[in-house]
Amino acid sequence: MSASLSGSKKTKEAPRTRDRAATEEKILAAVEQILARDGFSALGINEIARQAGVDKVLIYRYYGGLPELLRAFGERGNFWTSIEELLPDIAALREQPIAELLTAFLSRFIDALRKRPLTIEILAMEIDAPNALSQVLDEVREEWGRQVAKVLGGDTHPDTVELNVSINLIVAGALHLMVRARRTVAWSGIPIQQEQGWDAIKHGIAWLVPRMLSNGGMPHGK
Amino acid sequence: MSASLSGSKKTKEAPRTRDRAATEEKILAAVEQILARDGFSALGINEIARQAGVDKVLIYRYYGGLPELLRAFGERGNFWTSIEELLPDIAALREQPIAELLTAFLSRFIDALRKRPLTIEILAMEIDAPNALSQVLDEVREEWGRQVAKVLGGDTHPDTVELNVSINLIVAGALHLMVRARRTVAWSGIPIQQEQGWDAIKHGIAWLVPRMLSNGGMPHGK
DNA sequence: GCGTCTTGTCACTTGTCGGTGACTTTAAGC
DNA sequence: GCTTAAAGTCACCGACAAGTGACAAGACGC
Repeated sequence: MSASLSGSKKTKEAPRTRDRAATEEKILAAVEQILARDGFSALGINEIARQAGVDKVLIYRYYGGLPELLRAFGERGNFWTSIEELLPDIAALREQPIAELLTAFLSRFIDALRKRPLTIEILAMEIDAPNALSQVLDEVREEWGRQVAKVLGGDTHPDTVELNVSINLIVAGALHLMVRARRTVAWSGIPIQQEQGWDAIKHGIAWLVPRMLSNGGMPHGK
Repeated sequence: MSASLSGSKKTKEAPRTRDRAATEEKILAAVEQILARDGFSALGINEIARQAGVDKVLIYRYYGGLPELLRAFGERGNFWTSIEELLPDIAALREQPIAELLTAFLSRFIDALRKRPLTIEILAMEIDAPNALSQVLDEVREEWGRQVAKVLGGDTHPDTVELNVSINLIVAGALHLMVRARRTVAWSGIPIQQEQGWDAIKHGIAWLVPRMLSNGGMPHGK
């Protein structure tokens, strides 16, 4: 079926059989599918070639090897959530107490991440085997963290250092539960694979944040 | 080839002492060494036999396979921290505000876990590949969680549900940072491989806990 | 038409893994 | 002594992994 080109001198149509760009796309798509379906441990050259329906030698030719392929995959990006995506209504929220803003932010952050199983997978892989892909995510997240600090800390809160650590601890905890939820049904009684469990977590955060931001019960001046 | 000649079967000069108990111990020790040195991904039958200086067929004979070996290893126990170990002075602490008790508990919990790299390794392995070993740890931890709730929640706090979720979130966050610290130097600017970073985290917790336990700034009731 | 580079196919080497059959050597019971 | 069963050794298997060399065939410039 060698696509006998009947009068196709200028060949505008996409070449079917021989098309490097399409092959590269198939390879990248295979990476995504394998990661989503079986996780990082299943991500090898052979498996990628198999999934993409492509000879593995092409992976070496086009990318050099797995690390470079992962980097290329990582640069397709969109693995994290932008601040704007999380807080489109930031102007309105600024009218409210800061606790409202932070609560909304954390709650939406959880929802957004949980809709990105691929990101959670990368996060999990980073725990055991940091690689080119997780490094890309790492850089994005660091920059994100800086922006978050700026947006939320804009109104110079008195205890910025401790508050910052506390927020980071909560974020880390949420990420931990998301990562664990891939394989484990519950955490200390919280059903982290079910919507109900995450509602409880978000509810807990909504309870915690205002207390965290208040100076309740503390002697003044720290 | 195949020199079936019985000429000189001398090759091995050391007629290994024959001692099953000692061999089993060597195998279990090898598991521990590999886990501590290279992590779970390096833990295979061949590698264990190599590290133990023992033929792998003995692993199959004595344990049946890797899962059973892991279970046997897990039952050597001591992977978690008892409440008593964390709070030997609980009686004295009970005289203090509850915030003191909880702060001390979390802080010591972090210190205790960080001194158990093997436990952190098991925790990490559980994220990607729950197995017989992580299951043992899981059971211990669930029971531990129940005891903690009893000790800390003994004085019926008004907001037990949300408080419980919040504490769990903090614990999960701390565990996440410990697990990440095996391979990553920092988290959002916190140097989690250095004592200084963990001091900051504990300091943050000491700041957060009293606020969490107060009703600061909140309308009463809800 | 011709040659040439690129895309794609195939077969192969090398290494490691989990797992097993069959052997030899030791120690203990008689 | 002899028998026997356990402890330990050796060699092998099949599966699968990463990586490579050789080659067929489409696409393109001329």
